[in-house]
Amino acid sequence: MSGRFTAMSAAPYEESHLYRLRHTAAHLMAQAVTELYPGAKLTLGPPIENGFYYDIEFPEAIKEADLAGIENRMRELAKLDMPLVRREATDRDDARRIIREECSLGQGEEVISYKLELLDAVPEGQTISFYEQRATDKQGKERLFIDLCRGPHVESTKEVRHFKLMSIAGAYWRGDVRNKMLTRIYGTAFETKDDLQGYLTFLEEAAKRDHRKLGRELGLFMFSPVVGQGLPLWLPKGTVLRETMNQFLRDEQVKRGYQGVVTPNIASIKLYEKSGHILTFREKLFPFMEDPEGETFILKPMNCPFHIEIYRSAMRSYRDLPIRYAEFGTVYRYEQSGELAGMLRVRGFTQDDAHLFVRPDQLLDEFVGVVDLMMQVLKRLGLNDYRARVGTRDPENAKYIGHDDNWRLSEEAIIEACRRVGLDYVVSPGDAAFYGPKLDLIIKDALGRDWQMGTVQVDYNLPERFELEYTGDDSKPHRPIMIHRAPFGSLERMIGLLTEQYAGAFPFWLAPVQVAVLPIADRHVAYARQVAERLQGYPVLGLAPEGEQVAADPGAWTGPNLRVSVDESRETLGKKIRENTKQKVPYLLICGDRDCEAGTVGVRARGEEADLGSMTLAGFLERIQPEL
RNA sequence: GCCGACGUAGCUCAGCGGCAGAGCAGCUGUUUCGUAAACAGCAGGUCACCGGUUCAAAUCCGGUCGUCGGCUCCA
Repeated sequence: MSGRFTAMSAAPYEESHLYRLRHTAAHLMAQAVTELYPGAKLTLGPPIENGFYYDIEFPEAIKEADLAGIENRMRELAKLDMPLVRREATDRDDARRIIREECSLGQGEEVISYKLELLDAVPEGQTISFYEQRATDKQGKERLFIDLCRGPHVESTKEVRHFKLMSIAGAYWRGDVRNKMLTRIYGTAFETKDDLQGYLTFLEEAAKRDHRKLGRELGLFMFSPVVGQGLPLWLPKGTVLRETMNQFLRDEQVKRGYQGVVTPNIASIKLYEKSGHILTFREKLFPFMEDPEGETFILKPMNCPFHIEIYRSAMRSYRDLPIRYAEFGTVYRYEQSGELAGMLRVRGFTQDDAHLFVRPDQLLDEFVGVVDLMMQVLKRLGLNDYRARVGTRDPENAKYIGHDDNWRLSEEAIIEACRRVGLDYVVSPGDAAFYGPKLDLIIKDALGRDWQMGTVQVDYNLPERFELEYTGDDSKPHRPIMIHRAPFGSLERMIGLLTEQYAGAFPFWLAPVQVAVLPIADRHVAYARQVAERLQGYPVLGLAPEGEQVAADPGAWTGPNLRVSVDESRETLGKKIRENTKQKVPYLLICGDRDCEAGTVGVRARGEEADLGSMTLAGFLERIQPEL
């Protein structure tokens, strides 16, 4: 989606002219900053997906209002038409000299301290290059900027015309919290005015699809400061969405041999000491609770240890495996306040979790089954725009536990499973969990940000820690392998994302209200109710405004069980259409005099801003058959 | 948590040292209407909270809480 605003050609973005342009824009911004804020220390300033940034340590904190001044100076500098000249250092000492003497721009040793550090990080044998831009302005003053940089850049600063500085953020030097926080300035640049305007318009449009805005407008979910940060409240319509999705998945899982289990929301700390989460997950745990008798409990951050205890509750034979325990389990994780993001990042969420206990010889088949289920879920949700990432072990890193043979077996199983099911994936070394490789599904939100959704993980660690066993055909104990999996990932994140993907216009099977029946005048309410009752298969509650309860048609209660509302507000038809359209109801059925007489409804479908004419209910049901 | 921005009626926003405002939503009444907003009236506020400056604070300053964009981390 964001690709629309990056490389349009077949060449990768990193090799495009646009990428170079943004890189040059970053240099131009750095030059403006060194002129306006003497003593500012430059660090890194790369192009990124939709623009560029530069991380800078300012002598004094700057504010967003200061961006206009920097932007103006950039425009002034750009017009000087400075060519970007590449220079290569002869060796490391030469590079050091250039940084000290030239990059410092006479502002002292201090301002180039980060650059010297970056120089040290350049791998041995790699050419060390600089990019220089200089010009003499109308007042005869020399304007110069030179930066340690791999390049490449565009020809001249003059090409940097259509740009905008977007925002300020803090960013740790080298991405490490223990380091000093720098000021990051984000900007964007494009080749044409239209492209820049297009991007800004895209951002405005994205804001309209924001799930937080739509969640409120459509009555799906909310947050309350009194309840607490990151703790969502599901409104009736959002709950319909959630339960509909759960039901779909539950049905699929039953067919695939899963068994439902239910476990509590808190557990003794002992459980998590045993699982090891108390150590590895410590900073994500809410504070512990102590009961009056001195026992310590924690709010559950994961479901796995509970399912493991269920596994351990009986002797297991190799004939019992695989065992698949599924639970829509709500977990609580303490996320730092600054990283909460609507429904996409919350502190209490429900995973569509399951744990499979399998024999080594079953690993591949079970994996294929799980990946197949995930594909089916994606298809049903209508999600086509996703990426699958296989996280494997980084051989360089020592944090991974377990035997090499196990890693090889499970990494191969994941990849083979993707192949068999036809799921396109990319392998990402170093993205495995410390206890095993995994497959993640990644989806973009309205703003083009990546979110990890569904996940499958192989785990050799927990069976080890809990000493899980089954008796093999050799009568000896064997250790099962665990597969953790959650096709949605979490209901909160998935529904947040779906809301943005569909801009609130959910597919028919998910729509909280599928059909709205709109009586034109009070005298049509009774008929409208009859229509609703036939579609939903049970009586509408309450009395019609005429004061008479519609006689229930006993034959009617076998309807297609649609979710139907009757708009009995005392408003004009136009108003009712407007309101129900804004609520993104898939079908509106209008009932007036003509319909009451002929036994028809006037049909209006979402997305088609027109009257589709009148039809009988049977005709309507036939029409929507493909969507059921 | 850290950096930056923002908190005015249920929602969207105006007001930015001198009487707290509009539209929508809500309530009441009238209207009973055929494809995206009927008409009229009423009600609705600790201007997020706490403190300070000032004759006077929604407005300026400080702190707290919350939200948003980033960093770090993850479903």
